[in-house]
Amino acid sequence: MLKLAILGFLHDRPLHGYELRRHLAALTGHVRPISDGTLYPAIKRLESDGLLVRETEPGTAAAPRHTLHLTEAGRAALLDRLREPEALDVSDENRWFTLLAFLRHLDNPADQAAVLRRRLAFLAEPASFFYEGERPLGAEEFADPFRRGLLLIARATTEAELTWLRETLAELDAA
Amino acid sequence: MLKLAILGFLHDRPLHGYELRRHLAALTGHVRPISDGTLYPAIKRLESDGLLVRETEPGTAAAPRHTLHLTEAGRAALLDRLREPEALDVSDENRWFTLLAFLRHLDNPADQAAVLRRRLAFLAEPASFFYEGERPLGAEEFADPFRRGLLLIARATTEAELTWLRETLAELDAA
DNA sequence: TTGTGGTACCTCGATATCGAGGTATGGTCT
DNA sequence: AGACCATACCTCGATATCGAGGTACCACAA
Repeated sequence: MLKLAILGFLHDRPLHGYELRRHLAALTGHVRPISDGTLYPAIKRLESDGLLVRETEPGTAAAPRHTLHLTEAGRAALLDRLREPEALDVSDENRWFTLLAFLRHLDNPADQAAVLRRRLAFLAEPASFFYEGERPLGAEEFADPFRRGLLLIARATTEAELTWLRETLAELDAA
Repeated sequence: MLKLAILGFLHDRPLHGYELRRHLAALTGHVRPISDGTLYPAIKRLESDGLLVRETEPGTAAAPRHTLHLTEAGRAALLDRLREPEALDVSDENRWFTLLAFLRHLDNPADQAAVLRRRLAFLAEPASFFYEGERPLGAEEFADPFRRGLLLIARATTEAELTWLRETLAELDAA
């Protein structure tokens, strides 16, 4: 989710649009750069919602350079979204991974752990992934090698995330 | 991509909208069911593009039941999309995984292998994933445990896919 | 000097999707 | 008989995003 990412980056420090664009691209390993037609309208919406303000840099004679600052409302909105449960059990991976990228902004480790626990509950829920009724689907069951591949990749991803979640929760709880 | 999935399912056999909806939900392990407001307009667009035709079932006295059939143009469009390179190096994972789910419809193993090879080239390309300039990012480099987790999960997914791609390509080439 | 490429910002139209609402029918359980 | 649920289809308004286009300015190279 773009707005969440924008708020997340501006929480660290003020940026202007172009820098924001580069940060956003780096978030996906430069695989999914965000388009201008997406970024600038999003900034405007956040601005008109009062979540950020822009300061035009006076010194620069060139094209106007707007430095974007998070407002207090913006900071609060970010923390709300990070804690908000709706985005978690949601299967929209992009939304969840974006949230994870900025989870550090929740300064309370217990809040962070609560978020991870909800995600863990969602992923570990047996009914959620590739079940045919009560029965889990085995990769063998797909005659089609491509469907089998899809299942194998999905499983590997889920396993990797579960492992990481359990380790990280153990560390958070120990701290 | 929804349209690709609709064409893919109808390639197997005619279905009506409701069945299609269940098939589409099953494709994501019932994690991301498609909404009616997405499905029915998509069907209409495909119909007006001449890619499918609907036959109203005469026997059913109840609500009109439309059986959707792929036309020849629809079949051709599906095969085109499956071969189309633009969707491959694209980093939109959903698009790629949807394509994979229906790759079996390309009846020529050499065509299938060509698609997998393009994907392999994209994934293996060193500049594509989580590089900071020339230097690959190590998980250790992230002080933030959540960003580290993100990288670990992304890597695990990529590794799983690469392994599967190489194995499957070997099998396809052997056949 | 002319071009190329990077910085920086913006708009427009098109498409995709969602969510919530609505309209039916038919079966099952109580 | 009434409640409830599954089947089956549809519309509407809102939002998100894309891609292509445009406007500047500046620096460096050919």
